Amino acid sequence: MSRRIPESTVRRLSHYLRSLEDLGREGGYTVSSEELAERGQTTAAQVRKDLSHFGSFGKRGLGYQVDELQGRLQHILGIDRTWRVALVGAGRIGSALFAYPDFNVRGYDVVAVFDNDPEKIGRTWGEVTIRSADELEQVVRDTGAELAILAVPAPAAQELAQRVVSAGVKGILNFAPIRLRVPKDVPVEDVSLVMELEALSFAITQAGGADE
Amino acid sequence: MSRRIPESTVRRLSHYLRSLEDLGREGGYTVSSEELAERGQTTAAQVRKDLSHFGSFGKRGLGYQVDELQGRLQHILGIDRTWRVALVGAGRIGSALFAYPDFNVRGYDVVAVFDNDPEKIGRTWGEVTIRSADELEQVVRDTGAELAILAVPAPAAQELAQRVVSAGVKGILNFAPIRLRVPKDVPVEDVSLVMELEALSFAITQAGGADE
DNA sequence: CTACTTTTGTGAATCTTTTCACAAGCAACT
DNA sequence: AGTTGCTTGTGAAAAGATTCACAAAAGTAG
Repeated sequence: MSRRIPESTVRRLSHYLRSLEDLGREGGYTVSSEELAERGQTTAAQVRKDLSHFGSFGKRGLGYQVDELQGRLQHILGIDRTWRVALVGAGRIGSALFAYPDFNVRGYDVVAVFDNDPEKIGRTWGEVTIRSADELEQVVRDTGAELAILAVPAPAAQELAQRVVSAGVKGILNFAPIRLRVPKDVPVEDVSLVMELEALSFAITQAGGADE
Repeated sequence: MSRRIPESTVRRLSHYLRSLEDLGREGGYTVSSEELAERGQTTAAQVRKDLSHFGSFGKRGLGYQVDELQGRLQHILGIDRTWRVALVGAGRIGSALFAYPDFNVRGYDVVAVFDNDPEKIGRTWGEVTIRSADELEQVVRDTGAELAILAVPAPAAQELAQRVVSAGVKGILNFAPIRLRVPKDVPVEDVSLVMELEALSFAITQAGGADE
């Protein structure tokens, strides 16, 4: 039951949750830290340590009850509710995200979409109409969006980040390849494809001979 | 000049590289660890330690020469060359990736695209024709693809991962929300949007009151 | 009720990463 | 050439994360 939680622990919690969903579908009723570890590519001790940050959810000798632990993890991760999301940028990435199936399934509800292309403004995606970025503050406030997904080119990202934050957004998922400057109580998660690819090519290059 | 490089260091190297590109455009000739740190959201000591794993590239009293360090980092990350990429899955995510501008710019060359939808097979994207997943091994070998991007639904991902690896792919960028099982000399980078969103909602929930 | 099996929860030990702090190197100026 | 100002490169210290190892619970069987 500690204070500051490592980022790596949080990511593993997401993983455990995914494994628990699978186990539930397979009809499992209880699960041991050992099995959770195997599915999550980690160790049993790590699983127990991760969970112990938040309380003790298991029964000695038995393991964890699948559906109960699933509920606990959802609560811990803050996804036992719906999050209203503003999608900023209706380009390729924006539209791919909007259509991403896992997305709506898990309590993330896109309540607003913005773009600055006059061609796109006014079109509707599902229930949502694409609005001009000029109306951003207004619409974010009206819809009560709490999260923003920034899927815009790098030069526009910083300004838009500031604006969504000032309109009340509490966290940002950022696809632009820059480090956003926002108040430090506003968490930002970066998704950088280029960075992932570079990590890959580094790993491959390292593996095959020091300097080829 | 050490042995095993932390994953976090590699990600920061990507960041430094991005900052150096910006600096180059701004006409900077040299840069200090201090400035690189500021742009990369880290500390000067961290920058120097990161670089010191690979050699010593700076001049005391002066800093680093922008274009030289840029070249060194590109070499270290293994991106001073072109990587041939097979894109597996021509759905929403696949097509968004294919069109991603930063992507071709930086030495990643999509040499093959696969899908199993008969509607899509035979169409061409730019120079590349979408091929059936049945032809995967053949085409991967012929094109000499070294990296694969898996942008397919979870149930198909494991099998396709095995197949691209057996066809000679050396690393995988995986968008499917499962942990792929591949030989341990084949690096896999996972991009999980759901996990990123969960990390966000966790951070927000934590910040605002322990248990609301 | 006791012995036995299983598996958790957790302090202590180990390993990893980051931060500190400073000698050593380089350029500029006198 | 000597002095000054700046910034790197790096051991050593501190902080952080993971692994170990085992006592404490819980169920089961005799």
